[in-house]
This record gives sequence, structure tokens and C-alpha cells, in this order.
Amino acid sequence: MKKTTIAVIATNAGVSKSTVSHVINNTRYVEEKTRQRVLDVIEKYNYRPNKLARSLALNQTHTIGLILSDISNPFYHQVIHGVEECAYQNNYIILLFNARYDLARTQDYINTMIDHQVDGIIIMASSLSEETLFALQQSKLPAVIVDHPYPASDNSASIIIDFQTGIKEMVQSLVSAGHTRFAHITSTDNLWTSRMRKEIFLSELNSAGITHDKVDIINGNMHIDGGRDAFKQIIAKNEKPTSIFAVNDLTALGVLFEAQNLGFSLPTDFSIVGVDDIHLCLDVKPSLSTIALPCYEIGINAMTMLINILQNKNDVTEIIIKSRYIQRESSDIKFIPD
Amino acid sequence: MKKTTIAVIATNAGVSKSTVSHVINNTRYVEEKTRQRVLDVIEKYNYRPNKLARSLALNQTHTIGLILSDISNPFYHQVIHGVEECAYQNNYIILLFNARYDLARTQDYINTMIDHQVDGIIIMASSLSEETLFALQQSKLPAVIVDHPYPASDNSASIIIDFQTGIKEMVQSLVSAGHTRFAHITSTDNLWTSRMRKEIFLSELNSAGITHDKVDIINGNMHIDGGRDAFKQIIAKNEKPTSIFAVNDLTALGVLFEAQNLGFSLPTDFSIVGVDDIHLCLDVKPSLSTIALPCYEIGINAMTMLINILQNKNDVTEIIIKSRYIQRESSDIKFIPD
DNA sequence: CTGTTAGCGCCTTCAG
DNA sequence: CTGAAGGCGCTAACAG
Repeated sequence: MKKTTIAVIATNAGVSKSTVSHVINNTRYVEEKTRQRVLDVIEKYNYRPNKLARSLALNQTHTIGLILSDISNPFYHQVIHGVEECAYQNNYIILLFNARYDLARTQDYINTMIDHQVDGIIIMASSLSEETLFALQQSKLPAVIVDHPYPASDNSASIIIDFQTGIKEMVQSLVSAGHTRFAHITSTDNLWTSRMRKEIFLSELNSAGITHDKVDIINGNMHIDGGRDAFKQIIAKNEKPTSIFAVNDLTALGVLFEAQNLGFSLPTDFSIVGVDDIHLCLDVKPSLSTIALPCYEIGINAMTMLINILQNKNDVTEIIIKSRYIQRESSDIKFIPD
Repeated sequence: MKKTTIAVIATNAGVSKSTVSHVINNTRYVEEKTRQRVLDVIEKYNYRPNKLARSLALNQTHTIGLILSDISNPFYHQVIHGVEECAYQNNYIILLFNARYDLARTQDYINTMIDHQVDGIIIMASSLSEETLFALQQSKLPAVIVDHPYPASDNSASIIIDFQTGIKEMVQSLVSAGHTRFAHITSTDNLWTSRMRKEIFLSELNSAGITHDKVDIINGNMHIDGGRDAFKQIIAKNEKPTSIFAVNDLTALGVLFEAQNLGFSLPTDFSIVGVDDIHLCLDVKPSLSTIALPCYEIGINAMTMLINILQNKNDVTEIIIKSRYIQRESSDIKFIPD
């Protein structure tokens, strides 16, 4: 059985391929009568144009690549949702890749996307090496980078997340409530964003008069289990903190779960704060305080900026998104440990 | 700046396009000397073949479509992981679509994938209408359908999840522990799999001597919030159940969270069981009993079967995956409510 | 208002 | 051992 192409439609409708093409894409006037005839044949054959061929001819695929560090992190679900919604409405299709915090894989995926001729790319992965970024930049591929430094240009834009505002609010709230001993659960310094969060936290503590020797830094892995492990390390120390700040909500939830598991009660024994504001924050008991990010908006913005670049109207090449501290039960200042 | 194509490589290496093509794809012998020369030019120009053109010529894209009902359900993360891993190793790329339990959108996405000439498709979405399935079948597109009936053929295969084994174990365990009044939180009868789970549950209860008037059916939405709402409805009734079975783990977690929120204690007041065995089951307190499915294996199997179809060695067109009951604290039989 | 023609970038038969 | 030429399915000048 022969595949039905634009040529067979043309033949059967008694017109040329170009006429068919034009009625499909509405790209030039076609007499109503012949138009209808073409449409009928298309209908009859149940014909659908081959996008591959179209993309090759037009040199654009209407496909964009999206690279995330971790598809299982709920934080990303809202973001994906935003990107997807915006893409759907503008008739773009998404090639989704899950980098799993792996530098090599990230690089690999970017290349694959380029090979598949994506029109542009959105990267929200902390696992980015300098080389990868440099190569991307050289490639001139339209790109929107979220939460990572990237040189602005005609075909790139950045979404910067301002963690400082949120972290400052948190620190002030905790310090003014009397907290003096802190711990921070980070992931690894390889991940740019977690290194930033750590540095901002330390510097804000400093501004609030808490010296670094009062701050314990423990490594996690951005996941619940990493948070659990980190918490075990924390309570094994002599001088325990009264307040724990985790690099993200999943890690914070790990702390919360393990603390409860070991019989501690929050926030009276420890206060704990995460980052992201995933839905689960409100489900657990005590509800989890967090540095909130507007995830859905981030997704919408990223896609919108990319589309602007693709249409050469990228007037704004950088957006700054503010974070803010949301105090919930897990860091209720009425409870000052000790 | 001109884009570097196979033609410019050919010119610069002083050979024909076909030779270049052959060294790239290792598809016929090329004298070592010229081979090296071609490779050098490729290196120098940093040339990467355009997959689009290749796909068009070969009439295969090495791309497969994956449709899920809900990317935010942790259950799928393991599945995606499995599919991805298998795809990565076999050099396939994944087009991921998130149907969000929406029938129309699902249909829409399938069409988009076909337009983009995916080589095959894996569907794990409960939101499938008969028409969609019929159209898919007519299209002859190689497909693997998970947890939904689909007629077997040369270019299709199914993964059937046997919920009965798991549900039977659960029912027996609960009934023998003395439970007599049950509630079930389903989603909607539109979703095939949730209708099945409900029917199996009812029939197993029946076999165990519990008549249907002892079983309360409430609607949820497959999410945590739906579980919370459902639980509120349950406790508003006169005759409360002692045991709640939820269509999936997220719903069950909603029950668990809301129950704790309202001051109930589990499993002494109610026992609760979910389906899927997502990681969170072990994190919460009490840990959540569930009907477990081997998600990662399901993903691996689905992709493997699809690849077999694509290579015309689809000897097995149906796999049955057994579920099993995992009893944890949330349905500990030592506690019999009332 | 519509048809002809020449690509898009790659693969592959057929010659030599 | 390698080139030339045609084609994958669609689009877009250029003519008329």
C-alpha cells in the first residue's frame, strides 16, 4: 500500500502539488471551488502532511528542546506545565530530556537536540559544565537558560532567580526569633545553583551577625533520601543546630521525615526550611516553610522568551524572578529550640 | 555563514557525497586513507549530519512517542526512566507527551506524533477513547499499549497489569483481620484502569463474603487533593468504613494527610491502601500499604517490545505483569478499627 | 488564479 | 574502491 503524499492528493484533485500545499498552509489565494475539491480529496484519503519533509524544506522544525536536571522533582512539573502550555498554544512541540544531574549526559542530549534540528532550547539543569555552555554559545542555537549564568546575545536569554530576597527574609526571621546555630544541606558544589544558594545563605547569616563557624554544611543529593542521611549526620554532632536550611524542598522533606522517624518533633526541636514550594509542602505535617519560586510562570516566561528570540523580537534578554520566604509550621518562630 | 552540509565536506575532502555518507554510516568499505581524510574534514568543520534529512531519506526517525496521563505522578517517573534507559541504549529518542487525563488532548498528541513520523508509540494513559484506539489501530503505527485492552497484531503489543492478584491478597488480609466495612476511592469511570481496579476490588470483596452495600464508592481525581476531599466525604457518612482502598498511592496519601490533619490516627481508626508503590509510601508515617507494580520493568519491557516490533521480531505480543500486595503500617492487621 | 521547477540534506542503486 | 544521479515529501520563487 502506497503512502499518501502531497503528490497523490494533487493528482486526485487534478491540480498541482503547489496548489495543494497552498490550500494546506493557507499561503496564497486558491479559488474556492478547487480549494474545496482539494480539501475533499485530503479528507477522503485522510491525508496528513509529513512534518519531516516540511521541516527540511522550511529549515525549521517547530520543535524546541527542554533539558531538566531531574524529572522526578515536583518542582519541575509546574515548570514543564508552563512551558508545555505555551508551546501548545504556539504550535511548538517539546523534546524533553532528563539530564539526571549528569554533566556528560547533558552535553550528549544537547547535541542530540541539535542533530534533530530543534529550533531552540530551554535549559533548566544545574548540571552544566563550562565547556557545554561554551559549545552551546558557539553553536548560535537560540537558547533560554534558567538559573545559570549565560552571556546574553541576539539568540539567547536568561531567567535569573533572585534567591537573595527570599533567603534574606528567612534569615532575618530566624535570627530575630533567636536562632543562633544553623546547618545547611547543600548538594554538591558542581551544581551551580546549589553553590549559589549556599553562598547567599552564608553571606546573609554573616550580615545578620552569625559567623561561619556557627554554620554546619552537609552534603545531600537534592532528593528525599539525601535529606534523611544529612539529618542523621547533623544529629550525630556535638553542637546541634536549631535551624536547618535545605537546598530544596525534597531535601527538606527528607529531614522532616527522618526527624519524625527518629522521634524528634518539629519545629520545637529543629526548624527546617526548603526551596521551591512544591505542593507537598502543604501536605506534610508540620507544613514545610520554603523559599518559594513561581514555577509555572518561570515555564511560561522561558517559552515566551524563546519564541521571541525565534521571531527576532527578543527585546528583553534577561528576566529576574524574585523568590520569597514563606513561613509555615516547620519554622514557626514561636518555637525556639533549646 | 553557510551551513555545513555533507556536500561541503565532500568538496573539501575531494570526494563525492556518497563517500562521505558511507564513512559516516560505515556502510561500505572506504580506503583507509580517504576515510581518514574525510574524518579530518568532518572534525575540522565540526560537522554533524542533519537527522531530519536522514530520516526523510530513510523513512525512519529513530524517534518514539511516549504518552502518559500525568507526568506529575511519581509512578511514571520510574516508568519513564525505564523507557528512557532502553531507548538511550538503542539509540532512540523520546517524544514525551503529557495527556493530563484529557481524552481530546491525548488524541491530539497521537496525531502530532504521527505527523512527526515517530517510528512507534508507547501509550500509558488511562484517558483513551475507543475512537482514538480505533484510529491508532487503523494507522498501523507500531504501538505498545500499557494497562489498556488493545487488539494484538503484527505491529502492536500490550502490557497487561494483573491487578487481581494484588487486590485479592489485600482483601483476604483485611477481611481475615476482621474488617467488614470498606470504602473505595476511585477516579472516574472514564478511565479504564480505575474502573477495572474498582470492579476487581468489588468482586474480590464479594468472593470474601462482603456484599456491595457494605462498600462505599467515592470519586477522587488520582491526586492528593482528590484523596483529601474523598476522605472528608467518607467521614461525613453515618456508617464509616474501617478500611479504605484508593485507586492509586497519591489518592491514598491524600487520605492519610487529611486524616492526620483532622486528628485521626492510622491505622487504628482506618486502614488505607493505595496502588503503585511510589517512593513516598516509605517516607510517610505510617508507611503506606500498597498494591505494588514493578514500574521500571514496565518501562523497560514496553520499550523492548516496541523495538522488537520495529525490527519485525515481535514474537511476544502480550506480557502480563503481576501486582502484589505490600502490607505496611497503614494497614497493619494488628489494628482493627472499632 | 495556478503550474513548473528547483531545491532542503541525506541515502542508495547503479555503473565504472 | 568510488562517483553520478535520482529520490524521500514538501515548499517557494518564477512564470504565465
